[in-house]
Amino acid sequence: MVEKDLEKQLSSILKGVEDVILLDELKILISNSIKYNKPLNIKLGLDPTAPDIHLGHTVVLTKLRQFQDLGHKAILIIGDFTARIGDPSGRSALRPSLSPEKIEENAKTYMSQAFKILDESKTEVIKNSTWFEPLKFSEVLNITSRFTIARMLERDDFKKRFSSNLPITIMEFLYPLMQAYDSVAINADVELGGTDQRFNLLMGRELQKEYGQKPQIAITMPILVGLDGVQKMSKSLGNYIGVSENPNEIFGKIMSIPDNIMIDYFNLLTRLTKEEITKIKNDMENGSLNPSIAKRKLASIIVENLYDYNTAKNAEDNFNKIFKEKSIPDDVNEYVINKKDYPSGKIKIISLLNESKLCSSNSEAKRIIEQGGLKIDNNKVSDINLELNIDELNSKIIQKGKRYFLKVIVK
RNA sequence: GGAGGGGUGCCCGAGUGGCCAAAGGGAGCAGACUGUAAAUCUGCCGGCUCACGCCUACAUAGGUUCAAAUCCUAUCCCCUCCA
Repeated sequence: MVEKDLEKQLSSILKGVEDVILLDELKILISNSIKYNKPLNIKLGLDPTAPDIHLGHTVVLTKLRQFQDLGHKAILIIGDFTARIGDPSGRSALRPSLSPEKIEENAKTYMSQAFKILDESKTEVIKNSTWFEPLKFSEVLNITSRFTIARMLERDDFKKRFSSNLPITIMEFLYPLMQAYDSVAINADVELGGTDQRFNLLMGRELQKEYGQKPQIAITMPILVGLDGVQKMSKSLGNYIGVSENPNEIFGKIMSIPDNIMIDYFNLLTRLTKEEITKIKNDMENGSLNPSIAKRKLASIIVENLYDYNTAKNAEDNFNKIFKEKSIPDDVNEYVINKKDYPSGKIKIISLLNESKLCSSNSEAKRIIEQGGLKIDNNKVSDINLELNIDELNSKIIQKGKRYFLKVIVK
């Protein structure tokens, strides 16, 4: 069933978006869809060029999920064929080509991670090799004859590369057309993408017109800022949260984002309504809502989206244990000591830290102790030369700083 | 094919013969504070050592020198300009 209330639909759809081309067309499309109770085809293309996705990728997935919740039809296109070319968007150089095997492998993990966000039962998944593999060269020529080099060079990244004499392969030129052809193949009503996809999405509109279809609405989503609060979230910058990371990690990482990007995260990563988010924002500004409470809520929602309610609850408890109550979490990593390796029956605290990998060197271990960052069963250790009796060590909790715990097991 | 510029610690980046384990920034770690692993402030931040100190390190391999990240030679890699 398609959601009947136009305003409600629009409010949900427009939340957090960067741009809609064209908004008026979208309104008409939705009204008609409500009128005839006919769901819209919402397209999202993913190229499985890497094995994992992070929260940045989930922005568009979350938007797609919103469409699903409104009763529309999500069509996920696996760009297994296009991945062989590699999207040149935003690139300053040629991408390395991927082997079909690698693409296949990536596609698997990609999908399982994407379905943490999407409703799998309501998602249609199609590989674009389905139509590209059998496509005749004559048809390719037909498509390419409709677009000019000048048109392609309007794209900023191509223009830059061209004017600075960097190579652009003809194959790369073809990429936007292929993505556009995907839209034709499934007769997309709406296509989602990041702002960097703008050109490609617009090509979709043009090609659809050429094929006598109604041009799709292009909805672009902002690029998610990473954990540093400054640069975009990306794996290579190390400021990301992977979708399949451990829930406690995810919760903690969200808690570590700067306060000023919280609202962006609410907008882009949760399905709260605009009104709910505005309320959070206002309440924080007028002081009636403690930002740490809001951030906890954000962290919970994100973990819950990726896992489930109980997991989110546990992650929050774990966080509270460590930071609010300053006590020890439930699941602490264990380190096993074999008694027979220490004939003297004693072990130096420095060695223990180093050997258990809690510290990466003796020097670091010393530093930690000197700086007052080491506790054993909650008692601060200040003596660098401390020696411990192995016998007394069993099930003691070694704590480095606030966040790192280790339970010693003597065997 | 020709001309030139460059490769420095986890990352960016200064350093052009000794005062360099190498400025500065970022990341990371610890402490204080707090509303959180936010923000802010302080300290640490190659390894070994209680420590004097020693070892390893400035693309790689050699060489000059009492002494090199800094000079020379060769090699590899990157970049810019010209054809």
